[in-house]
Amino acid sequence: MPHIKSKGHCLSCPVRNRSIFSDLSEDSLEASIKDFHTAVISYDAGESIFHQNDKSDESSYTLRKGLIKITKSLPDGRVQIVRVLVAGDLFGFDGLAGKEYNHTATALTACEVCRLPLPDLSEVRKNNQEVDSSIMSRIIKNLRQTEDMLLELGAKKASEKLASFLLTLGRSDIRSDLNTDMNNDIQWVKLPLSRSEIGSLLGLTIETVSRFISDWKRKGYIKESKGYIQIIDADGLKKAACTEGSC
Amino acid sequence: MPHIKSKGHCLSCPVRNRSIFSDLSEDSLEASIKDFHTAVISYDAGESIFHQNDKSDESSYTLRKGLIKITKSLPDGRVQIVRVLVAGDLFGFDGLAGKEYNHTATALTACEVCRLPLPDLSEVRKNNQEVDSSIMSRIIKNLRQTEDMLLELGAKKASEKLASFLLTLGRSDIRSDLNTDMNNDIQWVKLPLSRSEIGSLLGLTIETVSRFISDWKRKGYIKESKGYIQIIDADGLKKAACTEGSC
DNA sequence: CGACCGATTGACTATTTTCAAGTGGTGTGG
DNA sequence: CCACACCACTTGAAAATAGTCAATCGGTCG
Repeated sequence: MPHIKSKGHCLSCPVRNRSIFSDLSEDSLEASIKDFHTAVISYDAGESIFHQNDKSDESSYTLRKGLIKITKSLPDGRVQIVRVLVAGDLFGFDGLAGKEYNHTATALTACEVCRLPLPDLSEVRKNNQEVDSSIMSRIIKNLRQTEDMLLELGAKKASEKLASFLLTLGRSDIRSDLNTDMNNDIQWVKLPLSRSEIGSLLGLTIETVSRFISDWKRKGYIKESKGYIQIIDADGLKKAACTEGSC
Repeated sequence: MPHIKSKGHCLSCPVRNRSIFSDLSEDSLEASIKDFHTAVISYDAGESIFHQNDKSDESSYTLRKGLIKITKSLPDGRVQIVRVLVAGDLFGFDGLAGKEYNHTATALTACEVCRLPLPDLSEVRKNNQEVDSSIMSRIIKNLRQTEDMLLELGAKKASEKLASFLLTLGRSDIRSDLNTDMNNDIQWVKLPLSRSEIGSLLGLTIETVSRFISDWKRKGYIKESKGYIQIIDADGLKKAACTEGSC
């Protein structure tokens, strides 16, 4: 069960330098936060922070630790993963444009989030140019990334989707977000999703995902061990899977 | 070729009550706009306002008249339609979160847009709570709608995608946006997209789109005439195309 | 050890795309 | 006014792609 650990302490926050407040000096932060009604809440893997179509609780959230998947689903149970959140990401701001949440947020791993009431968010947005533009910029980046996924889902074949997903994982700027634990070996990237979840992200079945990955392992393009993956031959992967530079 | 018609006159703007300034009184609007550097620009059908990967011109745009499609494409030419804009919609705010446009905007019909420099937009956002929250709300609605499309593209079968597209067109709140011309017959909705564009929106080929539509015409679920479409039997359409209430 | 769960693999089926030919409407030039 | 080209759309047949169903593997945990 989720439980509230404490009121948040922004100055000592583990994601202070990746949050929407990263641009604030210690002084401005201290001044801004004194009226915040923050709460740090823990979730176990598999637990949901909120659900699609639930009434918004008028809070925004910042992910402090762990990974969260944002999903949408059809009445018959089919699920689409919309995006995966990493430490520092802002979410739950849906309430700024509608009464109900548009999607579900579920912990992929044990998580800690910091809840900030929307009125507090609006207040700090009014008072701090930097925070305001940081929030705006994050929301627009979410939009850009979602548009990119639209192209992935609508225009690409299964192998192309899967290859570009793996190649994205391999990008160094992503890796550090995923390998949150002891493992810092630069070659191996933690796979944040199960086969079935990868399918749900890319609009494929678990079998299709499994087949291509197995095939590419046999061909020596990638390696996998204990939930970690390594891209051995990015060019081979691209050539095999990506028509005309689609990845 | 696009050409600049005039400086915009917000007070007499045809989309005044649907724009980001709709909540402002005439007085506040007059006060706000006096320093705006607006320009009304016309485009013929098929012309583009800006292109994916182009450097942003640091402007936002409001669509005054006509329809615009927002698209993304792959290097090999495959195209995905991201959304269709109607009068009053704000676009081009990409520049708030990156140097390059993330997508292409192309006129589907003859269009008029009003260009507003981003610095002006930021200024009015700072000074007007209402405009600020209107902009924020629009951007988040764009995000919600794009997430919805992700579910459409990733989780649904061809017939389900197409049926929910047609049923959406049939919704009364959409119709008025499309039937901008003389035709006000409530039954018939103007189809804003060609078969090939519908395919590009839903991640299908033109043939697949054509086949299902022909089939549903034969079965009497829909009618079509001169670019207008009518949904005769929404229930039949749902039953035929939509597994377990997927539409 | 046995139950369970995620992943793999094979065989088969369904869906969608591809390729190709044809239709029908519209507009242009002779 | 007709012949023609052009374009969007339709239709059919074949091929490719991805999904379904089912059996099995391999690791983990009680």
